[in-house]
Amino acid sequence: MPRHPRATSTSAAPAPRCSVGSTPASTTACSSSASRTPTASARPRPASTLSSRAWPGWGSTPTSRWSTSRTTCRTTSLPPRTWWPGASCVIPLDEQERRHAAGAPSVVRYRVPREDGNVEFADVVYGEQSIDPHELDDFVLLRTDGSPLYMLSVVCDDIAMRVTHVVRGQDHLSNTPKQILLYQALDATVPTFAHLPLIMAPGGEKLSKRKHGDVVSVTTYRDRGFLPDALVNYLALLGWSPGDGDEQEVFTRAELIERFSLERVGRSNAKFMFTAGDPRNWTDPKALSINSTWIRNMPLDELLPHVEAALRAEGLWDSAFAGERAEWYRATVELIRERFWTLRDFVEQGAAYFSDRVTFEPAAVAKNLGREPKLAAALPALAERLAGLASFDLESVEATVRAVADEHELKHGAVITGLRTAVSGQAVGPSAFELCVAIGQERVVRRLRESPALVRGAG
RNA sequence: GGCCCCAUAGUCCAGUGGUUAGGAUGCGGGCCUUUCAAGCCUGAGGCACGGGUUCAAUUCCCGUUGGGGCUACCA
Repeated sequence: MPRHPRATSTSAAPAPRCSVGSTPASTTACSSSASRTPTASARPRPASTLSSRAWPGWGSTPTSRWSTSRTTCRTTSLPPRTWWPGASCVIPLDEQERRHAAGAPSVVRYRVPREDGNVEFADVVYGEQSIDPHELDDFVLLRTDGSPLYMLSVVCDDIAMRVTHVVRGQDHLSNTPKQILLYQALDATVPTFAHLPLIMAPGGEKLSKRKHGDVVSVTTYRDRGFLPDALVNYLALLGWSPGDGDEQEVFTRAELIERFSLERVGRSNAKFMFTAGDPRNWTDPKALSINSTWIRNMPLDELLPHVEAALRAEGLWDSAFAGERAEWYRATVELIRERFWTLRDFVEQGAAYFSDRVTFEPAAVAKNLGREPKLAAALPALAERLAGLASFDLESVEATVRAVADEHELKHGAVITGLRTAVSGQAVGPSAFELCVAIGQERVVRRLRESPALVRGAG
C-alpha cells in the first residue's frame, strides 16, 4: 500500500482514496439500520447491535452520569475508566425491560473491548501509537433520537467511500483508537492515518472559525487578492519542507505534487501570525510575502487572467485591454506588479493606470504635494508643456519635467515626487517617468491640471 | 484529574554526536535614487531547564518546565 495519498500506486494496490478533513459527508449515513426513534413500544435493543458491543444506556440528562464519573475520577485521581468495570453501563436485562416499558429514552453506547490488549496503529506523521483501551470511554454511537454521532458517522462514511488514507488535524489523533475499534467492530479494513500538526492562533490557541473569523476562510484569501497557488504554497510550508539542505520556498503546484510527502511533515504545531484589524498584517506576513513573490515572479501570462478578473469585478476592465491596447496592458501590468502584494493592489493602486479613478493616499499627498507650495504653479505649467509634446516618451517626459523644475526653481526631486503623487495618488511606485508614459499623455495632463487643489488642500 | 502530542531566533522551517547552527519572514542600518511595502549590501536575534550516556551533546536517554490536543447525546 502506498504510504501517503500522493504516492503513485505502482502495483495492484488500489488507488488511494483520501478522506481529508474531518466532516463526514453525511451524518445520517449509518443510521438506517441501527437507529429507530425510541417509543414506548420499542423493544429493548439487543446487546448485539454492533458486534455485541453496543448497549442501551439511560440517564435523566445526557451527561449527568458522566459528570459524576468525571468528578469521581478527578477526586480519586484514578485513571478515568477504572471506576467503570461495565456494571454501571450494562444494565440488567430485567431493568432494561422495565425502562423500555416505561418509555425511557435511551442512547446506544459502544462498549470498548478492554481485554484484547492495546489498540495500535502507525500514524504516517506521528509514528507508532499504542493506546490502552482502559483509557477509552464507552462512547455514545446513537443519540436518544436515533441519530448517529460523529465518531460513528466518519467511520461509516469512510468505509462506504472506500477511503484508504485519512489525512486530518492532530486534534483527531486521540479519537483515532475509538475509530479503529469501530472499523474492527464493523469488520472493515482500517485505513492509513496521517495526522497533521495544528495551526494555532497568535495567542496560542487552536485557530477556529468561531473565534478568529475570516482569517481562517479560504474565500477571504480569494477576495483579498491571494493567488490560489500562493496560498497553497504558504500552507504547504506550514509543517513541511523539502529538507536535505534544500531551502527552496517557492513551489508551484506541480512541484508540490512532485515533492510533497507526508513523511517529511513535522510534528509541532505552527503559529499563524496575524493582527486582526490591521490592514497591512491582516494575515500572516509570510503568507503576504509569498503572495507578493508569486505576483512579481510568475509568468506574466499566468498572472494576466487573475488581474483581468480583479479588474472586471471592480468595473475597471476595458475590452480594449484584450484588443488594440493589449500590448500596453501587458507592459503596464509588468511595470506595476513589481511592488504589489495582492491582486487587490491592481484595482486599488492600479485604478490610476486603468481608468480615470485615482485614489489619493492622504499621507502621500501630504508628503509630496503639501510640503512645496510652488507646486501649485509648477504642476499646471508642467501639464501644458507635456500637453505640447509630440512624442510622449520616457526621454521627452523626463527632459520636460527637469526643465520645468529649473524654471520654477524647484529641486528636481520635489517635482518628480509631486508628479508621481498628482498622477497616481501614491507616494511609491515605478519611476515617475515610466509611470507617466504608462498612464498616458491625456490623463497625465488632466491630472496635473487638477493638482493645484490638492497642493493647497494638503498645505 | 487522566491519556496523548510537541519543544532550534518574534514567526515559519532546515540541520549535525565534534558546524562560525543555515534559509525565509519580520525588525535595524547602509547603498542606490525621483519614491519605496522595490533592488543590492549589512546588523541584531536561537538550540527551554536539570540530570545522565559519551572523549565530546543542540543532536541520544530520563526527568522538569512550558505549550497544545483529546477526554460531549459537538464535529
